[in-house]
Amino acid sequence: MATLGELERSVMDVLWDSTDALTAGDIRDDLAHGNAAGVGKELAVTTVLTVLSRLEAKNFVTRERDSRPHLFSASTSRAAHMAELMHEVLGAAPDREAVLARFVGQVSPREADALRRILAGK
Amino acid sequence: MATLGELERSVMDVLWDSTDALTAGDIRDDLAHGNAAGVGKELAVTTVLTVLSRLEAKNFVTRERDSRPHLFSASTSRAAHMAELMHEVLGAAPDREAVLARFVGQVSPREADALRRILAGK
DNA sequence: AATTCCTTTCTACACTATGTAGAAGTTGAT
DNA sequence: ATCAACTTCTACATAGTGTAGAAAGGAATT
Repeated sequence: MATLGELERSVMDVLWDSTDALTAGDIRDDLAHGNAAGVGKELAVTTVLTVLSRLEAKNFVTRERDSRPHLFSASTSRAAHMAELMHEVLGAAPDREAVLARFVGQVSPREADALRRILAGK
Repeated sequence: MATLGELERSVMDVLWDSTDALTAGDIRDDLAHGNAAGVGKELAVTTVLTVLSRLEAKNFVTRERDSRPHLFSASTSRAAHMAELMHEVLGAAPDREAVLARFVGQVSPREADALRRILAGK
């Protein structure tokens, strides 16, 4: 999968944190004033649109062209994306089980429990 | 953690696949003829040395300066590195458990068993 | 129909990381 | 002191990303 730059990532965060589709302007404002990671970025709308186009090309974002200010939304949930990234890392290892062992070894007890629960219902 | 380019990654693979420390020349040869991922790369030794320096700066590689052709080895095991990468991804998510759920959901039955085993002995 | 305003697309440039390697410098051996 | 091997320095090309103005498109309004 393609990797994301910092601004691209911030934009995705805004989209992931929003239930509904957003315009470039909405995103611009969120990046400027929103509580999220993009704290304090004063960007031109064209900048946001450029980034959105790139994200669209990378299939991270879906664009509704029929709405007049185009509406953008994440094509995948954050959780799905993150999980895929993790699988990508894992897939690059010849010794997958060793990696899993290390990975689980460093997980907090709370999360170890979560994992057990998840694995039980499967 | 810093991210690795393709050649950097190939060099790390050579080091990870080797039990003992290697010289730049060794690595160069492995990349050229070795079975690993670097298939068929005909590189100048200086190129390999540059990459090794960069990897050293990123703390991926340890250099023994007292040996005359310097000896290089991976500072971390591949499994540890991969596990750390996975934790890094996970750490960037606000909804960690959701990510874990997705992740485990896409794991093969064989690996699910491995996970259960690992979690049991913990 | 022409104008205007909003929106999108095109074009452009700077900066960084990475791949790549020759030139220059260093050092141990003869 | 010289030579050969090795390392470090310097340099350039390419690609990805951040950034945004200029140009173009389209819809409402006069």
